[in-house]
Amino acid sequence: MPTINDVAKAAGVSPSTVSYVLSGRRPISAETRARVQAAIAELGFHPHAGARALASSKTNVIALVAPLRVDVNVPVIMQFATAVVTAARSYNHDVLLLTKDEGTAGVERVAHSTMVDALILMDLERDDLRIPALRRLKQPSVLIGLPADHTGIACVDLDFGAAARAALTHLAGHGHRRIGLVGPSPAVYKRQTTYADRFLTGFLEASVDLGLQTVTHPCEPGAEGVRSCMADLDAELAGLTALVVHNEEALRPLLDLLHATGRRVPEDVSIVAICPRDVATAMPVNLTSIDIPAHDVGTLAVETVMRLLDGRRVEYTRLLEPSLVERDSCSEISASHR
Amino acid sequence: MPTINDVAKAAGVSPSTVSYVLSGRRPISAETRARVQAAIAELGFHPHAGARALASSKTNVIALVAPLRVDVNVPVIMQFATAVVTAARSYNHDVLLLTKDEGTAGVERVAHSTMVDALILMDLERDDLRIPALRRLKQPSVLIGLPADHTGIACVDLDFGAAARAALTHLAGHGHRRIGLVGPSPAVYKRQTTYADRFLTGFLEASVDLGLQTVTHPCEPGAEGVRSCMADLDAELAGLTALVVHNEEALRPLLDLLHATGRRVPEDVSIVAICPRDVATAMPVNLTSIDIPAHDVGTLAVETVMRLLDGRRVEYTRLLEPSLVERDSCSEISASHR
DNA sequence: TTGAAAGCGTTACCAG
DNA sequence: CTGGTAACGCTTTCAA
Repeated sequence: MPTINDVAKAAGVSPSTVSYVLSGRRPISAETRARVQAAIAELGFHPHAGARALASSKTNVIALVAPLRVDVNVPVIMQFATAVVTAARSYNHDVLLLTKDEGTAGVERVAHSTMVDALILMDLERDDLRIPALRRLKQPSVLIGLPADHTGIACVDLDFGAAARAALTHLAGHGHRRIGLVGPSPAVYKRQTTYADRFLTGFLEASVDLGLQTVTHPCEPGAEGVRSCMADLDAELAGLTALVVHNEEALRPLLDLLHATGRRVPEDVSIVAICPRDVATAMPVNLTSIDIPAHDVGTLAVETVMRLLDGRRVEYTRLLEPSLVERDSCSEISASHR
Repeated sequence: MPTINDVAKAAGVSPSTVSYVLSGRRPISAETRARVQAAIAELGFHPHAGARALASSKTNVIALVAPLRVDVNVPVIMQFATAVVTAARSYNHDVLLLTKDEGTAGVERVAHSTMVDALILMDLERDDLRIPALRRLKQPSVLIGLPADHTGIACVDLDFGAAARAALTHLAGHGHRRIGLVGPSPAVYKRQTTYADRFLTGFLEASVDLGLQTVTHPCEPGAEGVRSCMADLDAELAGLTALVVHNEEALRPLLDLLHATGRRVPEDVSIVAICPRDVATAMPVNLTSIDIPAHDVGTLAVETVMRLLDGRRVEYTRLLEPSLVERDSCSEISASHR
């Protein structure tokens, strides 16, 4: 493999000139630049990433810490990852993929060994143990999520509180007064994953503000989980006319259950789902939904990283406005249900 | 950040000794080792990855090139990625995540700039343009898939041909003689994704060998795609009693369709699915299935990479035996259908 | 069993 | 506008 010195010799210039042609960090005469670029092309020169990192203290790599369990939410995670990688590439950066399983040790390892310039973490918990560790790193971090104390660390996410409110407002606008929340799985609540908490809080607050009767319940995965969740909701609040579903996995079995028990959507039960757009439209009933804008959030996370690396100012809490798209799963409440 | 020299001073040894303590590449007296390790711990020393890469020509990073479209197969891809990252970590390597979208340029970029020691690629096409490029790299590659000409490049995958044969053999053993294949989407065939071709070829060959009447059809995503696929299958071969489904997305809508049209599973139609285990068991009917062993394949790919990096011999084509798990979607054909 | 020192390939500072 | 040359932090050969 040719080195920068080989290129310099071939072009009849000094290595530093080659470096400056590459980086554009100082003016180079058109003629010299041309000679250098010709030499680079001819020799097939590619700068050595390690040498660069050593000399410049920049790796042009960012870490992405993802929850790689074969758990819930797989498509959403994939969308985040895709957005992050794509956006990173547009800034000439690459992405090192870590699993959340490695915990604090993982982020410290890659940061301390100077493998990355910055970190993006997803699936944060309320009191995430990694946060104090992140504060000690010399590299900046951006979180996808909003843990309790994130002082000094940039956070990006959908505004799940506002999303819950938007869902209830929409249903209330259609006359619904008795509404159930099919929540994420108990495991998600147990981990205190921040989006679940924020959604629930927003849901409860909006219930009060809008004068609604609501009931909430987590929902185990699988048909059986959905059945028991619905049984609980029905038992705790008779005459439910609408459901808010914050659980991607549950959507399909829920629709099956409603169908099997003769409750039509939207005639008997209206539904607002919180899920990616394509999930909402892949159901037997086209679901009115609030999108989880994984692409936007991922892209924004990368943009925030880049600002941080450039030493520019960033907003430390950036919550994206939810947007509800009306489809076919909500109807005006019928007179008989009032 | 402390350097190896700081550690050396603190421990009263030379930098090379510290290096050897770290790498274990030469014997060190217990006493010296202890002093060095104490110094490392006290100073919180972590070797600089770039410096290491520069001096040793090893990055301890492998590239994973994944199809990050928000396309089909999302869960399977996720399982591969998880397995690869986990296995790589167990060999003290990290994973750089690339998208297939970058194509040849992407693999060349990371390889030429010495960001990685090896590459793992998934979602290979029959005549994949990247293969000639891979051959020119100094880093070894391992493919998850089996393109037409992979001379000199290690490939790992499920034996999809054998999987097709196993599915048909199972059904034939239950007396079925008229069998349809619900294939992947036309897009997958168009890309000539290797697993689709291999499955189809195996299916056709086994049909002949077993004396079966079969008919095959790709299947567009969505309920409509499934409907039209089934219509075609039924039209081309009357009296189908069994289906082989090589299309994860189609499973759910297919079961819905069969239910809606009054064809019971397995009483009227038997089904063998090719999909991850958890997908098979998440359906309304527990499906008899042939697992896509993403975890095993991903792990094996990493093991192969490590052997290659160690200069050990590897098998250049490693196709994992399919294993069919019997569940509730296949029955002996009833007399009326014979 | 240990040390000394020559690289590894860039960058960026100091000169001119 | 360009060149020379210390770093950057580690590994590894050569010597002892």
